[in-house]
Amino acid sequence: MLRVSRLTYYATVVMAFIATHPDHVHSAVQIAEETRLELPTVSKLLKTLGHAALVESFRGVNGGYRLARPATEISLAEIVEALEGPLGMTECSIAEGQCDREAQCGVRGSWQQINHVLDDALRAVSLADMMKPPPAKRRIAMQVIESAPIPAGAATTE
Amino acid sequence: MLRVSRLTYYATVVMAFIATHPDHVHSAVQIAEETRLELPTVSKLLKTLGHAALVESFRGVNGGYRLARPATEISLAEIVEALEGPLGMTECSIAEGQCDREAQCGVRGSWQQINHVLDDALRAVSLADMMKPPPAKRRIAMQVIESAPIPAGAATTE
DNA sequence: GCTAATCAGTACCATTTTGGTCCCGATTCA
DNA sequence: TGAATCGGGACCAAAATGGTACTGATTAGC
Repeated sequence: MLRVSRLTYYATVVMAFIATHPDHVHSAVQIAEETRLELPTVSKLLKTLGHAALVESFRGVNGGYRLARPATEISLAEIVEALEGPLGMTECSIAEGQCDREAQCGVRGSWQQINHVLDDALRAVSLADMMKPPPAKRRIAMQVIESAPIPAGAATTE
Repeated sequence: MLRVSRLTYYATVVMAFIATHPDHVHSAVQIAEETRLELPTVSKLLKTLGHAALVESFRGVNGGYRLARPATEISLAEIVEALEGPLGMTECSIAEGQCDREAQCGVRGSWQQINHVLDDALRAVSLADMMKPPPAKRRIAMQVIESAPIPAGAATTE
């Protein structure tokens, strides 16, 4: 677990598709067909993405959706936030006082640190990045990230 | 959203408490009282942590729990994995083929990249780190992590 | 050996979240 | 006017989550 919801993942797929033809207005039906997702689901997603001002919508015949901004200026973080609300790994920022050792134990602080790293990572990826095929170029980016200061025995997952 | 479950958060609190007296064996009752969590919940958590070999358990009178390893050698990633299973932001590594554009769109790759960053961050924090109060020292650690190569226009939050 | 303290395993339940569907009203173009 | 679209909800089933209870096994001490 510790994963993003399925709808959030779908949203990235939908956004990536829309971004392939930035000038075109795509209907929900078309997007559903092209992404192989269910129409009602796609429709719901697009409404949500519209609220977050990530896509523009046009009603009526020949209506549909279009990116509200260039793909380079839309981050993965924005898409996630549109679907899941503000980022935050724990609720402990809200529910203080349930453990009166808050002052001494650094649990909360550590979680906030994790929050921060994740937030940065999500903001660093743009929709344009998500459209690129995942060949050599991405490899490099990943390796740089992997060389980040991992103190202890950091078993490289994957 | 996009958060760790409440139980996982509790687990970090419990582990941090146990770590305050590494040589002592704490009963579940005692841990529940000290952390202000419900006994059945704590009990369940401890079993899970035991299965993951993060704590040692002792039965019978004067039984209880103790860290299985020094706090410096237990990472936050291990605690999270013990509670939530293997890390992974999306299911898309499993459900391939639902979008036949996988080859072209880099959505999957981007998510994997995020996975990796999060994984590294969780592995970089040890239980010992979580016990320290969150003052200046932590700041430094955070800066190191943040200076990781965030490629594009990574708006530094906060 | 008996008894009490403690953990182990498992089953269970209530609530919330999630994913998904449907319907109807509003808008726009032809 | 009518067809194509989006907008806004309501709604539902299934799954995850958090929490509880019960019963059995183990151990220390009397």
